[in-house]
Amino acid sequence: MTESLGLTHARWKVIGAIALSNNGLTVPGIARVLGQSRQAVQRITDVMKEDGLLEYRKNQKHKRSVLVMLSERGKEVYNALREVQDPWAIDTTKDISVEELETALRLVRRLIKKFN
Amino acid sequence: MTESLGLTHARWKVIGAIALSNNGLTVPGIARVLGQSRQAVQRITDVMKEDGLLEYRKNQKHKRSVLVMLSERGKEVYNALREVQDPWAIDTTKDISVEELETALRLVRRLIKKFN
DNA sequence: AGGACAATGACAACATGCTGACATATAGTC
DNA sequence: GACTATATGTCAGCATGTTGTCATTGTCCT
Repeated sequence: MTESLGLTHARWKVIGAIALSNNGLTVPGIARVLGQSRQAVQRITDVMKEDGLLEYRKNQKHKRSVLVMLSERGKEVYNALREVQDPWAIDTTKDISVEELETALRLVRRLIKKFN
Repeated sequence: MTESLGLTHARWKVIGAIALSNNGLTVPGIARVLGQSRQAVQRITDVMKEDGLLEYRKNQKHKRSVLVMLSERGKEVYNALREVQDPWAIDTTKDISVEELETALRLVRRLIKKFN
């Protein structure tokens, strides 16, 4: 799915995290949302900025730690992938009961919580 | 858990796959079990053989594709990690109902099957 | 037997992720 | 305000994984 838009799964994760925030996220902020190291995120955001998917904006709260935002193109890509992914997700789960899905989701969340 | 035994998660996966087989597996066989590329597995088994965790045995079925087996030390490591991991798994899930665990497992298997 | 197709080994380029280390910036405490 | 602890940017080394390519080996069909 990501391939058709010139994305990789790692870049999609970053775009998704930013899209769900309102006013942009710092690099370590994205890392916390994704549960990974800030260094890995930094590497990817730098490249994505070069590729025109992201923009950096001055952060009032921190002299060096910028806010990462979606560029116009980034937003387009986000919406384009949603239009592929959402129908896929619906189709994939259409013959599975909602209770089953919710039970599994509850379980996973519970385990994640325990591991924190 | 793997760290205390000088393992990484990738090596643990390989050891686990071989341990569950009876007479060893070829490198592409391990890759099929793990659902990843044979090249990645080959790289790891070569290093693990150097480290004395694995042994290569002649394969009657194929002139070049050897059978990968656990060495004595590999078996020891496997058992040692099991002794850490099994209690951990039991403890982690002890306050979760069996039905919930089984529902989630069924769902995951069903999705995996669908994606094949 | 012969020829086509699939499986395997080997090598390379690349993307992703982790940890460690060090310098700088922020925040909290006295 | 000064001191300490935490957060952040940056660089480096390493482990893992993918895809592509090409030569070699096995399989299967005729």
